[in-house]
Amino acid sequence: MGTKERRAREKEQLRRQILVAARELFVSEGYENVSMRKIANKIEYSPTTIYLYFKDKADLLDSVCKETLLNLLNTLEQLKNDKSDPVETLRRSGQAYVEFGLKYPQDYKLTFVIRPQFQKDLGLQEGSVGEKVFNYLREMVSECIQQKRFRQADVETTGQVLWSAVHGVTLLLIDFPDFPWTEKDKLIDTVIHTTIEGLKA
Amino acid sequence: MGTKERRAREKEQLRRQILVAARELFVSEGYENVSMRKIANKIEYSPTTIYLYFKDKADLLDSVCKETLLNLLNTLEQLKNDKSDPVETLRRSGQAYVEFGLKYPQDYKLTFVIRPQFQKDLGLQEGSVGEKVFNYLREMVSECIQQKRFRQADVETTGQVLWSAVHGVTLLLIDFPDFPWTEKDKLIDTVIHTTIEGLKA
DNA sequence: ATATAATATTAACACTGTAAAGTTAAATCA
DNA sequence: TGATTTAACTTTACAGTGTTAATATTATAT
Repeated sequence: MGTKERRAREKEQLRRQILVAARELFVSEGYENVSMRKIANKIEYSPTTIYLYFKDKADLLDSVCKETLLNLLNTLEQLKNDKSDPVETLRRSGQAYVEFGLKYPQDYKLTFVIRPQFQKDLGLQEGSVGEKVFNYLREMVSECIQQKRFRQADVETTGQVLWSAVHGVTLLLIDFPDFPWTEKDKLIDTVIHTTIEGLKA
Repeated sequence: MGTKERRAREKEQLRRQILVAARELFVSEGYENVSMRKIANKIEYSPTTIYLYFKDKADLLDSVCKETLLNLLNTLEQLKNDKSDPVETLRRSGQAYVEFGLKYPQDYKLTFVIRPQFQKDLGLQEGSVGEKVFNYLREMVSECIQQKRFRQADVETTGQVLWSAVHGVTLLLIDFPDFPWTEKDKLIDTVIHTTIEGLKA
């Protein structure tokens, strides 16, 4: 009696369809400019059908962002295997983080700027993907401090300093594309290099 | 015949009244949760009256943000007079910048994150208040480099690194209020201190 | 007092997110 | 098989949004 399984599969399929349509529209037109009716139109269902799969518009945004965070986590995890030089690994992780943000600028903003605006409590609590991303950072930083490559300071603060730096440069490059920035890669390098040097001193 | 002047004064007065009401609501309830009707209610005028003074809601926002930038510039300019130690002045400027962002989080986000998304080059073009703010940063940084307190690097890149750091920590603190941050002031201090140390090395 | 100009309001339009009720088709049970 | 329950989806409706056009009100100038 595989009918139940088939139904479940079909349900999951429509859920994905909604998610894909929502991401496409959010990214291309911006979250606030996308209505439930627009999404419904795209998948050729009635607007309220979406509410059978997602609690509300914010929940839809949440699910889209969760996917984005998973992608970011995967990108970072690949660098983790390199056990040689923790500082170098951290540097490369920082670069990967910024690169990711610039590769999917709309996704990045959706996840780290727009989403928190619409669901204040969600995003980094226990067990979430967001927390896993930050845990990755914790591990890297911890290694650097333990090996005395960084000045002795608490892991939390040190991690947060690094996050501030990469988050800042990522958003500035995304949001002010016409500003006379120093050549992009050089700026990213310098931001990360400067922060790391500051953490050694 | 001072009637014309009086009328102009009265008109300006209502304009200011709208602006003040809008800012209060934007700050306390968030931009997208404030309707024109709400603002109108607060000043006890009909909603459409606002349109006699501002083109649309975005324009209202624009004006609020411009004021905010002017305030930021004033706040910073006051620190400029202290000619003693350029690095210390820069440090205090950074603190003032972040503090300012946290004091008016909605305005900060609107000015530096939301607005550029819809009007790509807004805020930093020639002659704008935004440009003046960045020029302030240029001067501070230039002084530090000339006095050899920072490593010899070009002023632009150095300024952009500093901006990235303060921008990053400001937005993270605004957007993830529930994240287990290190004590706020300590984090801000450490971010700025670390970046400055990194610029010396 | 009347004409003119400035200012404010009312009514309306085309949207929005979403709750409740209604419909239809499929799955289960007799 | 035929009746009934269940799941999936749609229709309708509501209270709200930004904004425009037409209208009314008020203050000024002639």
